[in-house]
Amino acid sequence: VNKRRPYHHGDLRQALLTASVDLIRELGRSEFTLREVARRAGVSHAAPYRHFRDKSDLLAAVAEEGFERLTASIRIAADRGRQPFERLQNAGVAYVDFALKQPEHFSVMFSVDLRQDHASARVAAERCFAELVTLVAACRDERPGNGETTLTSARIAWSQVHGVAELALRGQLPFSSKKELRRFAILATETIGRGLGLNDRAPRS
Amino acid sequence: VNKRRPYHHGDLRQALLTASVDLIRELGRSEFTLREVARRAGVSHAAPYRHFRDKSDLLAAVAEEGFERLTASIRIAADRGRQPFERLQNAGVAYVDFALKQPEHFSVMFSVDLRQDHASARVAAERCFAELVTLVAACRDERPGNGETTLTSARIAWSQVHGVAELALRGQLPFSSKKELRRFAILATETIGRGLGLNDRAPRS
DNA sequence: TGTACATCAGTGAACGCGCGTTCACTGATGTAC
DNA sequence: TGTACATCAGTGAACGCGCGTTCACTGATGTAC
Repeated sequence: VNKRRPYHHGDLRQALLTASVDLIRELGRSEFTLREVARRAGVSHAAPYRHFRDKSDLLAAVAEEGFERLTASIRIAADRGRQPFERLQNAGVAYVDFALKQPEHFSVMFSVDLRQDHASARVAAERCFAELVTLVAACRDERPGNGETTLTSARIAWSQVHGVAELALRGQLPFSSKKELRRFAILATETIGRGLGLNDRAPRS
Repeated sequence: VNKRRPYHHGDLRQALLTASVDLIRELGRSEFTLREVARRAGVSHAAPYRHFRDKSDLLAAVAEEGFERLTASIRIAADRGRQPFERLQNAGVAYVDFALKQPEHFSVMFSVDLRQDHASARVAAERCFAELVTLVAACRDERPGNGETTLTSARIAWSQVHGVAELALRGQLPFSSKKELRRFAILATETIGRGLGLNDRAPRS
């Protein structure tokens, strides 16, 4: 603990977010307490109330930050691909990657009830999904697809990668290394792309 | 509260499980407390310790019960189908149905860390997955599949329905009625079946 | 059928604890003149 | 450049609370003889 820290912290808000993520990583969502977060940020337990209305407001901010990072990860991954489906698939794999690399963010993103009160977190989530829709739409510009609307196709694809991410996080998929899991994610996205008629590569049959 | 209840409860263990599920439904996982469960079962707060080692032991029992019910639901749904893929698809839709009808069980099933200590819950989870594998295997007996092993295909299919269930539970899928969601689940399972080459119906393309 | 006794399944008081939140406060910072 | 003052971002004590768990106990039940 740095004793020379001045009375005013500088960027306590961000420090609290970072500390929250660390805390959740170490102890899990259910052990998350405001007082411990404050302790870790080297600040009195009342200080967070300068920056967040209450505990759930802080968690909503963590979720919002998480969605922003996820959106960025997806975008970067997609941009590494050339063909539309390759771009979509990269995004899907990035989604799973994100869940495993930042499980603490991921679990908060989908556990806080964003629909009430915390509008900015909800907006961040919607922006993230919009990214996925764009990638699906690009695939369908090239191929006719299989009859589902773009939106429906996107939701099905999202469900697929979300399921892989969730099960992997809960240890329900028997992969010991991230590499193995990544390979599985590639298989799963390929499969769903084939099912949706979005995959521009030849089916393997 | 029935005041004529005798000193010995009769089946306090089951009553505690039921009360736990009710409590989680009403207040959510994070508000779950042993004392409130005991209160609802009409019993002193120390009584549960006659039946469960501690709080997490009770939750593990809830999870175990949940997996048993899910297995039963899947089996019954599958048996309503004739063709192998129809049976698999029914099971997948039943999985999503279960998550929405018993969200309290579902959330506990995948939140308790089953891998340590609570072996019987883990076994129940494995039995449930085995059911799915059997259904996938039956599809592959009739068709060659697309090159993935049965186990891998089953995991991909499981991820799909699990993702649908999770997103629906979190309110991330914009379906207002169970009927709409059910239709979506049917689409999603059809899609993944097509992708896996398990679907014995003609592709819609 | 009766009785002694072990065992089982509850009770209720007590423990120590940390939590979220509020409050009056104070030190630091920024700004108007 | 200096000063008065408003505002901001912290502090630390205090609040009321319910939690999980333990403990010595007691009432009910089952069984051996």
